Amino acid sequence: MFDIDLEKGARVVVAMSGGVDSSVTAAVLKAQGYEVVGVTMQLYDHGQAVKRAASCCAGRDIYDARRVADAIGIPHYVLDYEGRFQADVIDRFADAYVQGLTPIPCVLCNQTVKFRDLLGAARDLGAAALATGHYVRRVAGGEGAEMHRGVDPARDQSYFLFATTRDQLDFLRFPLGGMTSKDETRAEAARLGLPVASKPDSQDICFVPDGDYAGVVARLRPGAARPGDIVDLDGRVLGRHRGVIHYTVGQRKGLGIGGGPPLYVVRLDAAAARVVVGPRAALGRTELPLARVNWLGPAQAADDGGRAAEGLRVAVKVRSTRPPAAATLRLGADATATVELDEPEPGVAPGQACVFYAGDRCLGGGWIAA
RNA sequence: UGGGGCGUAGCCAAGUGGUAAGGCAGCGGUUUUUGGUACCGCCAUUCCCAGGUUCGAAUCCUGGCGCCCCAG
Repeated sequence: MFDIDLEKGARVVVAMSGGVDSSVTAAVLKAQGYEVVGVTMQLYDHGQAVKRAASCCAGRDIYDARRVADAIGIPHYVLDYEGRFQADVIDRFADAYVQGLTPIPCVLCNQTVKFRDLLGAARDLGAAALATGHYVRRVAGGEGAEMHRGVDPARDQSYFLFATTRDQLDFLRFPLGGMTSKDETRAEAARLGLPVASKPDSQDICFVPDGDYAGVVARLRPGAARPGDIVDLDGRVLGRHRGVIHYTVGQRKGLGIGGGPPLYVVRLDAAAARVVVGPRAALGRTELPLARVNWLGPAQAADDGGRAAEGLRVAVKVRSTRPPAAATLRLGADATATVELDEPEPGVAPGQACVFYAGDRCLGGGWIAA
């Protein structure tokens, strides 16, 4: 348990968010005899993000990380990545919504600030690895490190890490990938005497703690929330909306249209400021065009089946909490791909990720382009 | 201003003498390290208005008012 396949005594940087998972990560590695250095990224100023932080705030999380570091006896540094986080995560998040897409800020953050900038800083610190509290497993394979799902399928976070490059994966370690439940992690935290053992799970988008993501977008992109028509599949106007940034494909609540069967957002047309709605049956999709695909599977497989007409038989997740669904993957040029699902999946939103699996192994994934 | 129909919550709608179904929307909660979905709970002391009949009316009668259709 917690084995990270590194020589004892090696220097390991742990990304500490102040939460339970990363705190346990740091503590167990320290206990195993690694030279652990705790690093916390300062990403945003909650004083601006929310007027009145009710339960959590960045300052509080940084303070918690510091307390844990002190408790387990490791050095702890806070790195100011506010500017990068703003540009690489928050701004892109806002732009995506304005375009009628549904972004995944957590993936953007992993791709940029966490696994590019923080990982680079870890290398600069002379570390042999960067460890995080993600629930995924790094498994040594013939072609280098492989990414596998966390043991607990309910906690598996591979969906959010599909864009991790082989190079990054090589340097990363995920000691909690073998945990069978969050309770087990909490028990471990308690056993280690960590002050955050019973801290509530974080949820929602970290820089939108009050849950009003549309408010953040509206603040960042004033005037972008153009009101428009809500239309059915035939173009009939059923009502008005306050702007496409308030909706995502598959969404039911918030349309305000009663009288008939429930309606769901089927498509967003940002250019025309239209929200297209239809019955639940209209949500099912089987053909998904992907862009910016990151392939983490066997190199040969990509060539053999991935680029051939018959394609590769894989399982895919279109959302992190959904069970993998059978599909055929065909890789194209310029990091594009097409996924053909055996059965229609509801609520497939452009801007979200489609992640590939072969059993427990994550083969990478791509961004849903349309 | 001849004939017919209708008026129940924001919307659709059941209920034709026995003390207001259901669906949609909305609100609240649970689930969820993205947006959602799903699930659970709440949501008309009152049935266009005013009289009347009745032990008892949304349901019957009378008179208004408002819509709709046909005929002009």
